Amino acid sequence: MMVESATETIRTVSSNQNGVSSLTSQSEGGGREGGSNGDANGEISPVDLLHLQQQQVPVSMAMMTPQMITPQQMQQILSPPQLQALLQQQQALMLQQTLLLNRISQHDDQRAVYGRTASHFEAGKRRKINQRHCRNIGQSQYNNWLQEYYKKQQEQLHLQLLSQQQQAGKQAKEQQQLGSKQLAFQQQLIQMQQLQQQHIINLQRQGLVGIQPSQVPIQSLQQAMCPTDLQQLWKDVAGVQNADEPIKHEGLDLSTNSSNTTSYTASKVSPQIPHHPLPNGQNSMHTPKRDRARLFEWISSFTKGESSDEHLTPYPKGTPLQSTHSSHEEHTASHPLYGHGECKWPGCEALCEDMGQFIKHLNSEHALDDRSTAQCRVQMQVVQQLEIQLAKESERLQAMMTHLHMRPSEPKPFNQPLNLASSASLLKRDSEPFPEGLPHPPTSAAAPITPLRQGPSVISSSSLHGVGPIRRRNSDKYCTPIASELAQNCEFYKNADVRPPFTYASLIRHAILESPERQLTLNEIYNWFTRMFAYFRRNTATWKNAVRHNLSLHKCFVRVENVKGAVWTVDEVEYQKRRPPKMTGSPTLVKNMISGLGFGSLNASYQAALAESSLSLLNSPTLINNNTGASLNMLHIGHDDVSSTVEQVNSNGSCSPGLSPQQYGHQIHVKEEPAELEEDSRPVSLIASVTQNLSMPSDERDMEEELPTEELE
DNA sequence: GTATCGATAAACAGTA
DNA sequence: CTACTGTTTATCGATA
Repeated sequence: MMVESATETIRTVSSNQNGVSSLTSQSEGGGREGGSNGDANGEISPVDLLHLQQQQVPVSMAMMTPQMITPQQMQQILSPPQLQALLQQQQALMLQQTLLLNRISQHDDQRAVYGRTASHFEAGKRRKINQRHCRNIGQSQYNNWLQEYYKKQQEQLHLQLLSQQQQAGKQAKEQQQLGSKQLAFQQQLIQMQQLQQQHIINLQRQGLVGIQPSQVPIQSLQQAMCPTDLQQLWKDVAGVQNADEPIKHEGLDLSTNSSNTTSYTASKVSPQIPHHPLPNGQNSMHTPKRDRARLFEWISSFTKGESSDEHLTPYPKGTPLQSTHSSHEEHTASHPLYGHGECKWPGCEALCEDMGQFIKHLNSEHALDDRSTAQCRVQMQVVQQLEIQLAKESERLQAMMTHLHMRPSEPKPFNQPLNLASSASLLKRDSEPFPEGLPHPPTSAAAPITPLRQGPSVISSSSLHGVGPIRRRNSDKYCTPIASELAQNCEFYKNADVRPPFTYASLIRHAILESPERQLTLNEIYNWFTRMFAYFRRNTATWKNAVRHNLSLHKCFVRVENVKGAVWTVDEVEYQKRRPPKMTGSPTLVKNMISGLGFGSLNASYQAALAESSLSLLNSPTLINNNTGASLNMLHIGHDDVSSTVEQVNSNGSCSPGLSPQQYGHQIHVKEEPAELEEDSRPVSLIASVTQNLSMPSDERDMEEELPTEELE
């Protein structure tokens, strides 16, 4: 009954929307009589459907199962917290479905070919139905209803597909068209699968996360972790599934179902989830223990029957468990699974007085057994889903930023797909000729774990300040390594009309050093600016003037007469000398500067990596040149770019284009910057003290620098 | 209050 | 003559 109504709703709306199409006429010819026989070709008149549409309540009531109970009954059954939680969960579910269906509606162009489904109307209808339905029935009943609804709808679609196939056999001339219809229906089947799966995943996650309490419909959960062959699954409606089916298929689905639909939907529900259920999460406190215990009891119930479960999960079996297990043995003061005197193992919340007791509890209660394995798998699924969600949210954020900041009239010749931001950044980081990207902000520390990045770190840190004139010196205030910043937020700056929080000099230098030849013409610098920053695609006169001004003013930019014209190069030493903080000999100042430059916030791994890179640089004989020591000298005085040290060393020591400007040798004009640093005021770092022994003495370098460079010609 | 820095504007010269 | 490139000066606001 309810499925029929829903199907009829879909069809009616479909016909209303798309008007007359060949398919519609076919189906209408098959069963215009009404909703009573709305199976394969069942069709009701638009008038009837309009009637149904206008009468939401009857429809929703009609779609209720016989298990329908009144709100009063619900209140009697459920406690107020449970009711509230149920309401939240239902809202999350509705939001999820709404958004998913909205997304499905984006395929209208495809559906328009066969003009049948019109899922966005269906979405609206179902949304209303769900809303009303959720007010009246309990969670488990609602889920049962939803299961039934999905099942019936799926059957409807299959029947329609079959009927179309039959029709296709009769009407050979429409074979091609029907093929597309079949494809479309299959697509809708997949969407249904995704919808249902997402629903269940959400339920599962909620059960784990503990936002929502009770009534986690284990049976529906089990059912709805639907395999790819939903048709078969839905045939045994309430039957007990094969024990390992749910996880297996869930794993498969999750591994393969990186499609936008699933993750998109998952992301939409995320606001309902305060935190992802990572081990150190605090959100489990909202979950009644017994409910999660039920869930995990169920999980363990089907995992116990498994003899070998490697095939059940796309993950390497041992890795997460072993890592988790090894973490048990970390008798450290803090444990990710221990907090606030509670065991943070999902579904546990056992009270532990101290770490020792917790460790004991961990080893006894959460040892490597089937139950823990299953829980860990579920957790992995949750994490993976969240990662997908994170990717989608990041993508959406980028799209939003692009939309808000990009001028539609402006050409976006370099507008790349937004979802490439993270991968592009990573690739860029990997492929950078110099390790500029080494200093990652803490947000990117998880990059090895997940290839997905959060949105531009600038949004939360420096970039918002960058909106507007570059009045700030990112050296002292922002401490943002331009290279890593650009590497990470490359796409963001390309698309968002946000002023980068870097000085012109920094940008120019970066542009030049980024070029393969370490030299750029003025026009190429212009192009780099416009290519890399949407902000510099307007007010060209202003910023171009500023670029020229900076090129001329700063001594670090050296103009070299080339065969094909004049190019600009970077004298890294001069660049580093440009703004020397007066911090010589003051440990406090040095410390502050280091921390201000971002070293203070670096994690140990990054510091180790940095140290390693520095050591490797020191050990590299090609890097021992006159610039190495000086540049390493600047480890503490690099103003806007922590990585500039390493970067510069590598740039000068890597290949022939890294020649110092003097070696270009045509017409090099030495500039005299007004605020020239006294040579003896240059701070000497520990590393520099080492490198100075290996490289040309800084005094010699300085003396050479003071010589007229034209003599080198 | 002062010095410094960076951005911006503008004048000017040279060149294609 | 125009546009572009490059240099220089001046001013302003922010910051230390």
